[in-house]
Amino acid sequence: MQSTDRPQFEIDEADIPAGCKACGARQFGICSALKASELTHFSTVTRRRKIVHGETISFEDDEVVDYANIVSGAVKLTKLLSDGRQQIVGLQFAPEFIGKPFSEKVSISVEAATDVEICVFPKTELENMLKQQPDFEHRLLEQTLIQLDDARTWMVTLGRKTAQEKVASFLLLLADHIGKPAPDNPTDSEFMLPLKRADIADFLGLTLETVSRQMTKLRKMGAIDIRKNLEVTVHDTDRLIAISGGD
Amino acid sequence: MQSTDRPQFEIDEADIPAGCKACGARQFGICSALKASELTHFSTVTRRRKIVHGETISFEDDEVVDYANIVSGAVKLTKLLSDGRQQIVGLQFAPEFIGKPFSEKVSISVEAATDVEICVFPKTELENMLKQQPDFEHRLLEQTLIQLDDARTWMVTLGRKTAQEKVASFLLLLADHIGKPAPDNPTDSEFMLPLKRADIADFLGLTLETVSRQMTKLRKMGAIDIRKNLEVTVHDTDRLIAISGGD
DNA sequence: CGCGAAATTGACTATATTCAAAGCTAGTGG
DNA sequence: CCACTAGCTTTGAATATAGTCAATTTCGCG
Repeated sequence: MQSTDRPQFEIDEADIPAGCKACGARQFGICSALKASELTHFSTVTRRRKIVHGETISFEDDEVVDYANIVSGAVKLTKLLSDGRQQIVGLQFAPEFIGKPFSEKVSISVEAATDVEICVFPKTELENMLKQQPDFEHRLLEQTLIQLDDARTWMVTLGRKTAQEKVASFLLLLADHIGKPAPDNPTDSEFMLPLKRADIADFLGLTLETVSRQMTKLRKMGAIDIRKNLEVTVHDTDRLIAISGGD
Repeated sequence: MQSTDRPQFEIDEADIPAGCKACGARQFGICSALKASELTHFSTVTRRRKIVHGETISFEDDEVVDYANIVSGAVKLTKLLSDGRQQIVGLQFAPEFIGKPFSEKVSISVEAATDVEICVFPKTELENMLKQQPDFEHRLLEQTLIQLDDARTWMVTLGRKTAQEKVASFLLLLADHIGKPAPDNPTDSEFMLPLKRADIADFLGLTLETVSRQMTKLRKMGAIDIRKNLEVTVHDTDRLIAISGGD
């Protein structure tokens, strides 16, 4: 975006650990609360991990041993009913934080929806950092409040919207997080679906057949286009918002 | 519960502000993070407010001016769709915290489900306290994490459970929060419904007729008893858990 | 007792699910 | 390069679950 190579934060930039330089969490995630020196310390206890699409990062009721920031990709948070019914309770993208601090057990499975890169740090390290750095805890509280808001917004979708509205809401959510302007028509938004139909169904509280039917309907209405089952173009965002029932 | 009058916290108890003495928030809410002296200061800027059943405490998209702890009663958090469809996204009981720190606008309406008493404090006071007292912020983070967990648990109910399971889950939630052992049969749990059928429907993502039918069914199955439309007795909690689809 | 609000019950309908079959798509090996 | 396969997706027909509309009953309260 800038024509010069001048760094944006001239004072700090040189001291930023190499691994953190390109990491979104440093600018927008919880690490933004850390000073260069703290970040340097922190970076000695973190490690990068690549996770392929479909792999589970942590299981429901596993013991909590680690936390992580998402560096790239998307993860899905799922909850299970005892008879196997499943609900995806959240999608998270870079540079969001994964993990539930201060609890012994997690009640959620975290699975890589796309190929994912995460920056992992041990439970004790994070908890120390939280104790020593009120700013850090503050940043985490802010992120948690956003997640709470997202969860409650999605509850309206789950409880009160029709299948058509749910699918439209889902596509808008993705356009918002990972959509890019289409090269040929910049008012269109393009993205790759990070979830297959069955997962979309688990996110929307529908069956995969219903999701498929509604996608087809939206396509025939001209609101969207889908190629190769997962390349989506949103032609008319306002129209899709109207279809989604708003919020 | 205790036969002697000896206070539980001998050192502090004498210094606790009178209004805080019987308040659940002091023991279990965010105020538990405050020392006696801090509590004394804090209590000078708080005020008690009684709100009758049905009254709205703050409207969706109102500006945030206050926060509060619930001293007694239950409040419902609701979200609206533009065409009027409504979803209750949370029920809160004493001594929980109400309000969304650090944001200019709230995206939720807060309404008294029963007659409610709250302890109100100005936005700036709370935010100062949070800055000065990391423990206080920590306690708020913990409560927020619990609310996030509750919200996600409820998402499973909304997205994946049948009407019957939803109603059973709702009754179990209430038994858990406000249920008391029945005088005649202590294995039974009794409580008053804080919501009318239309509200229960908005909480469960159903219509009021469906809620009514499922209540009748549960009554005929012998799992519960309802008198005067709002006095509920749960006869067999395990049975109700089985019906609820577990979690 | 009588009124208004809320809850129940009934009959019918709509929406999404279920079960089943056929069509794509991407990847593999001949 | 094409055929073959495995996994997903789409489509169709029949069904079930919850929603809608309407009538009746119960409850709370003056």
